[in-house]
Amino acid sequence: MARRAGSQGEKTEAAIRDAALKLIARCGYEALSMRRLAEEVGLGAAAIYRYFPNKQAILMGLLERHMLDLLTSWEQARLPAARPAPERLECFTRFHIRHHLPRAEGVFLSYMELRSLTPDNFDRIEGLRRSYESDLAAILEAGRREGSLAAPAPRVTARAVIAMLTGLTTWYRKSGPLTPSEVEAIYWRLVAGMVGLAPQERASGPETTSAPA
Amino acid sequence: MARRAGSQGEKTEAAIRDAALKLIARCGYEALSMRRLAEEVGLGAAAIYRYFPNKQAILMGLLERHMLDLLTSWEQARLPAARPAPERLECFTRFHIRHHLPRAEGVFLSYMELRSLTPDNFDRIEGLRRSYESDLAAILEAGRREGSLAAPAPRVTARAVIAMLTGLTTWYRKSGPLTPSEVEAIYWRLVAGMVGLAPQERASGPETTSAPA
Amino acid sequence: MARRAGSQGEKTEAAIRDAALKLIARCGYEALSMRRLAEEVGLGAAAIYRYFPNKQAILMGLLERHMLDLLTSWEQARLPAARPAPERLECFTRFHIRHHLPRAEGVFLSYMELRSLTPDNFDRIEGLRRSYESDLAAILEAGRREGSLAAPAPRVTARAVIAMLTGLTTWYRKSGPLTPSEVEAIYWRLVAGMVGLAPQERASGPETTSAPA
Amino acid sequence: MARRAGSQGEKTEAAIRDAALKLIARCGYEALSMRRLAEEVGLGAAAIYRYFPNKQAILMGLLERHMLDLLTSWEQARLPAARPAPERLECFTRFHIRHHLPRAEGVFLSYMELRSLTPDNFDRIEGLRRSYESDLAAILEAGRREGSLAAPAPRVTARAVIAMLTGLTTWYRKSGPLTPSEVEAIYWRLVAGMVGLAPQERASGPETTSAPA
DNA sequence: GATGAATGAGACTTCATTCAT
DNA sequence: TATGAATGAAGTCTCATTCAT
Repeated sequence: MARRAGSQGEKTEAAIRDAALKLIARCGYEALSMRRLAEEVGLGAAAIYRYFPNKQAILMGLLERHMLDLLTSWEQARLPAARPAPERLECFTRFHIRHHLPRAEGVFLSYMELRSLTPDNFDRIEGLRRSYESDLAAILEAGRREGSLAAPAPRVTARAVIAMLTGLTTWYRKSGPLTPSEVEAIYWRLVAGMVGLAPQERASGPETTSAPA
Repeated sequence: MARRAGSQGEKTEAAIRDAALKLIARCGYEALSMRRLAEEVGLGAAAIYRYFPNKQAILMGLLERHMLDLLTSWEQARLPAARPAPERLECFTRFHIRHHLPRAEGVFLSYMELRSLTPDNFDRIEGLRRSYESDLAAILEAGRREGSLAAPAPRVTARAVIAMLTGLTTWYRKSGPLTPSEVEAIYWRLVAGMVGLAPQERASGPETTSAPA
Repeated sequence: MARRAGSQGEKTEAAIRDAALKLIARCGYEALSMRRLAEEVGLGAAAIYRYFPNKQAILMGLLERHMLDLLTSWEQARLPAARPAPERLECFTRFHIRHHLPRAEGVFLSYMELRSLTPDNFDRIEGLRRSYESDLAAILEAGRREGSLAAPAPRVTARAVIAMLTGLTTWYRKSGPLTPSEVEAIYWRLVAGMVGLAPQERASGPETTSAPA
Repeated sequence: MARRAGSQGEKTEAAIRDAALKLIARCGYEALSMRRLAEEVGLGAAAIYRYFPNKQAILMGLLERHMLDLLTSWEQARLPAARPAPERLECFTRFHIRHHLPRAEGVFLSYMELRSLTPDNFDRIEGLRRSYESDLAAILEAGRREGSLAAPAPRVTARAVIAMLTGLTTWYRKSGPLTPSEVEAIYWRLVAGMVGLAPQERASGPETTSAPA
């Protein structure tokens, strides 16, 4: 064979993806030129087309990976439906933060560049997103049936929670004053309050700490 | 002899602004071409340059107006610092929703197109935004001092609240099942929960209704 | 108004068309670059797009004009169906040569660049061409019915005649030894022979001369 | 150890040539990409450069072969100069058709892609073509001297005959209503007429049939 | 107050070609 | 014998912008 299978090429493809994520997050899909992207990877612009058929495919690849990654991880992290809704909600909250915090660029893309997608691609990503959102809504609805959660209008609350949690990635910096685990605690307290959980019900596991300013 | 001063020209300028807001919201600043914009207004592309020196100025004008409009309105709507924090928080919440709901496009721009701004312009807008955010943080801090609100980490909570409220414009449709006033009630309940207000403390004014699903 | 109506713009459009005809004839549609074309007209490449939406439209415009021009002229030159077929055939022959000789480049394009057309465009041009060919076939068939012409397989002969006459533009040069009118005479003699007209029947009008080598 | 010398490689080279002929005929030299060609043969693009130094060489190879093939076959088929000109002309006509009919793609290339040749290459091919044309002209001139043929302006007639005969490949389809032998008969009748051969003089050999419509 | 004509830069993309393996 | 990776040039086309009218 010509070269160690998959060695060089796959590395290049990954490098392109990484650079694209960084650059699109920084300046936007439309504003990113293929030449600029190639330069970041240390290639001629033409080389990119060995790995992606066009610019849109790069964006779509990024967003699709982001969503599939999210759904896969959530599948493994979620608590079974038999568990009490408050526990499931806390699990969701902490998972969401833990998953998103180190993926700020991907999150950003997922919100900002949806409109740069082809209609077909948009529908696909939108479907994935909705499926995630529905999982949260289902927890809130279960809690309401059990009488353990008092979320007003579960679907609305679900969106509100996700918007709030995701907004986190907009400003959180690892170098700031808060550790991820402190952030997790703060946000869980906020979410708990939103669904009517009394303070003492919120305590759980060792991660819950009193939040500093 | 000429037309009534300011008559024709100002109308055209407003038309450009309106069209720009609509089109940038729909497809993004980078993706909007001056020719497309001009066409929407029924002008030749060159005519726009009578009203704006360049494309960036259009965007900046839109964002600046949006923020100044927000700050001005808030100045008039806010309760004096002497009033109890929970009331001031409710006032903020309801104001924010009431102000943003009919301005979905402007809100969208303010979040999505910050990165399309020149550094100078970005700083100016960012400053305005921060000033608004600080007002909310100040209320939460006051509540904490008073002992009337239990927001964890006020600055964090302020951001969380704003992210949540603003996210509303992403999905809310006037034609949907919820009236603006119902939405206001739901979100106020959520915010109240976040800062530890007990259910009975939340009731206020005639707009508070029990939320439908 | 801004400028004398239609003055500058139309002149430019015509110049583009002329240059395109010349250059495509010389080096082929695929091999012609928009930049090269623009340069020939003394414009920047972008200016061309004010007049033609894309490269294909330039080619199509050229071919369509060529065919419509041909059909219009033929409509005026043709003899009425009541006249004897030999006369009508001679009319066709002389018309074809007279029309094509000064349009060598257009003829060339019409034969060589059909394959560069979009399927839609191809169909349209092909239809026009077939209509012209059919007129000749109709003359040959009329002659066969009358007994005045003995063309074997009229449709085949029609194609053969047209191929022969059109081939003329490939090599004929005004600066060569033959005048157009001599060429006309020679080709008419050839065509007459093809359909079995005896030498004495061929004489007609003052243009028929004995051809030099 | 390696394969039987000349085995694999020659087959591949022939495959490339075949594919090139087909594809260039279909879409043109400029429009054919090396990658597309390689794909048709089932190779990587780089592999072609083992067999041809560059794209131009492929085209030149095709055209040169076509012409040499024609000249060689003609050398064998031609009648000696001692034979009467009408017989030699019929021989030429029938040979030309018989040779070209099954080589429509090569003929097409020879006419359409001359302009894609390098000047050097063009001159060489043009020379070969002229040599073939001259053979026909020589026959016509001999006939004129003998008094057996009355072609007006032999060189002109030679070109006219060749254009007419070659045009055949443009529309003839094996699946159509005419057999090659019928086509041959029709065209020979046409050529005979062009040079003033009376009907009874044209009959010759078993292939001459009366032509169907 | 507005436009038609034009431009130079730069967008995405494809091409023929090379070279190490 | 063939390929995978890469490149530099060039392709078509769009863009924000200018300026005489």
